[in-house]
Amino acid sequence: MDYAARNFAAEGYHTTSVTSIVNGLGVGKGVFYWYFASKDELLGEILGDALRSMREAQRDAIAGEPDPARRIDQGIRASLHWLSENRHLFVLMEFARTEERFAPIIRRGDDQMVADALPHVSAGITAGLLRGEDPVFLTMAILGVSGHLARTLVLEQGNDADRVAESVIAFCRQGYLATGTPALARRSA
Amino acid sequence: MDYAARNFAAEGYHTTSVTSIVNGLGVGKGVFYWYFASKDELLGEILGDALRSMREAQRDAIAGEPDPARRIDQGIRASLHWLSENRHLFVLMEFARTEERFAPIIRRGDDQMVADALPHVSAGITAGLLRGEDPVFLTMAILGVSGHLARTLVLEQGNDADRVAESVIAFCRQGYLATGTPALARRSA
Amino acid sequence: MDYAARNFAAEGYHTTSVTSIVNGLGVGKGVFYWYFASKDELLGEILGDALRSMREAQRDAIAGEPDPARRIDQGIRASLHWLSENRHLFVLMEFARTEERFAPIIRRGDDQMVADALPHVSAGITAGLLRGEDPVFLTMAILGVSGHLARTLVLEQGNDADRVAESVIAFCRQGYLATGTPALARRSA
Amino acid sequence: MDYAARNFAAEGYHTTSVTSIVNGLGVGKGVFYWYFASKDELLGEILGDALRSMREAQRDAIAGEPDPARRIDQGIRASLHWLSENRHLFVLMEFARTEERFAPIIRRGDDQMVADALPHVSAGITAGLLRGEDPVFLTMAILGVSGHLARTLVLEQGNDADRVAESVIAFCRQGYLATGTPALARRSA
DNA sequence: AATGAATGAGCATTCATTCAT
DNA sequence: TATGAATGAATGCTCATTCAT
Repeated sequence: MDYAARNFAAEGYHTTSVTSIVNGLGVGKGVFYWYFASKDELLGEILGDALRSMREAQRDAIAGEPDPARRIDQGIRASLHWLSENRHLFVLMEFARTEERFAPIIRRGDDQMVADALPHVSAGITAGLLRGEDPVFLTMAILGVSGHLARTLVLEQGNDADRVAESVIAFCRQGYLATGTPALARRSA
Repeated sequence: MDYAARNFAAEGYHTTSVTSIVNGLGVGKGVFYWYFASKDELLGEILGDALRSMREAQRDAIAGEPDPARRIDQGIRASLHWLSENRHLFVLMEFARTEERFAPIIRRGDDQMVADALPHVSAGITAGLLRGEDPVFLTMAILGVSGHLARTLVLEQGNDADRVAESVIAFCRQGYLATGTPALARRSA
Repeated sequence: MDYAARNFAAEGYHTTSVTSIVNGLGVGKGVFYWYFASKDELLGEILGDALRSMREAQRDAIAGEPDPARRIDQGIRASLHWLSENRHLFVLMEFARTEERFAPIIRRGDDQMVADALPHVSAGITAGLLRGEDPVFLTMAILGVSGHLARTLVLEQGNDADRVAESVIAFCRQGYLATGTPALARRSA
Repeated sequence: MDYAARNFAAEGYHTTSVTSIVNGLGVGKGVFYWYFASKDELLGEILGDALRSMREAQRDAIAGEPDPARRIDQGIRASLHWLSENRHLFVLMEFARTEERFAPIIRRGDDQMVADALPHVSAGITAGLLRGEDPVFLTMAILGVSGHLARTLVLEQGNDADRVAESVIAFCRQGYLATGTPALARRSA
């Protein structure tokens, strides 16, 4: 699975044939179909494992942290870290999103991640630490910044994951406005 | 190109055959290869056009706005709007990222978008309106939130693009901390 | 279709690959799937044509013969003749009978043949020429002798079709009892 | 062998895999190849047994019957009965006929059956009971009617084997001509 | 005797691409 | 310009058979 995942990520799922996987592994083609019903199923299992692994990394990272805002920070750090260590799986997730037969797996994973992070955001709001608007939106926004910057700054440009994590945390906490600047009036009525 | 782009987005690039495209268009296969050297080249042109179109939408949106922070807001609104109107192209861009032969096109587009937005962020910093840290990072963070929330909230969950844009703007401006909350000390090891 | 039919008959349907057919014909593999949706469909069309051709041969043979008994004789002659000229198609029909996905085609053909011959048998009965028991049974019995002896005597042992036809006709007319022998009493009560 | 034979008949020989047989039997694949050198050999043994069993049924049926014509009748009854009780084996025989590697087994069986029945037909002719033409032809004709009507009327249409046997006997004895009708002159060119 | 993981040749089918018309 | 028949390499998958245990 690991070998296949890395090849799928490097060459593209459709571009990587079952033949090339088993050849690269030095095994017969039959053994592939002994363990997996189909190429699609293999990708499904890779994605399922990846999502599970990522979730566990986040869970472990925030365990024992009492401050909800800090729990969020730890979650961001854990995400960036996991993503940088498993860049091939991240690439695969992005691909899966684009094919209707795999997209549900990812959407379920997204929902799960939001559901995991939501209690902490909500707790932060209750504690008066976070802006009390839509907690679901807030959660998604945090995940969005983390994911995008993991891809561009860490995976594509090779920046250090921990460094980027701190910047992401700072951005999520304060936004881009200079401290002390009064929030500008909304544009719309 | 439009017909092909919509089919690629709906069925997947690899899943959509040249035959199905020309049949759907009621033309022969020869005419396809008269205009495009290959299926890959077609996708390349679709992506190039898409990137250009998105860039123009952003350029138009911020023209004539003197306030750099407001220019950023307008850019966010334009991005969300364009993405919601061209969801098939957005899906295609996400796919292109996952195959090494198309990824450079997208990476160039990403760079371009950062380059386009950077002057406004820098101007905002100079004017003392934005936090003076890394302007490139700030730009990428803004693009990341926009892109991710466009996909999840607008494309997948069908929320209104303008509504989401305002939330994105608010998040980018202020982050998630409750106003008045002093920034927590970094967690540093 | 003719080349494929002969190969299917000689080597067996499953044993003959699409590759071997197109290679034997000196064409590319794509051309096969341009004309036939699948290997199964090809066999279906071969069988349909064969059934149609056989039926026509019988129809032509009995046209213009006023005596119903003689029409039956002519039908037998035509069947034996067609079968001897199209032994490969006969073999294919026998095979088709043994696979559930092709069997319906043959069963329909059988029904059709019975339906074609039935009026003549019935007319013979009405005219007092044929034994008045079950006309459907009589029809099937005639077809059974013809088919079996075509296979064993003509196809397998190479006897002359016309000669065999005359013997089949004689058997069907009179049975095996010596002329003048009184019919033996039935065994059961 | 019985389980395999029934599956081969129901699903087709090529369509039934060795895996599905051993799984259905709850044994490992090794045990299959311990008892049979190959899948083909298994079918060969099934066919051999089937032919032997059918032959025995016929031999038993005619034992002790002094009248040669009645021996033939009993043989017909026994054939129909055996075929209706072993329809899966009959289907398998029909299939085997269509593949060159199995056909010899069936042809040998056919020859055997003719050889078994021939003495009785010959005896009938000698006794003046049967028409004195070609005894081999007469034998084959009888077998042909029996086999064909077993398949269509008994196996396919579900009629009672004993009932069909009586009709077959009647047809074989007298043919289709109404009793008393003078044999029509041959049509000869 | 028995297991079942492993093999790999072989199969039906697809599809980007070409080119005679 | 345009057609669509033709090509054939490549793909996902099957399955009879082997063999270490």
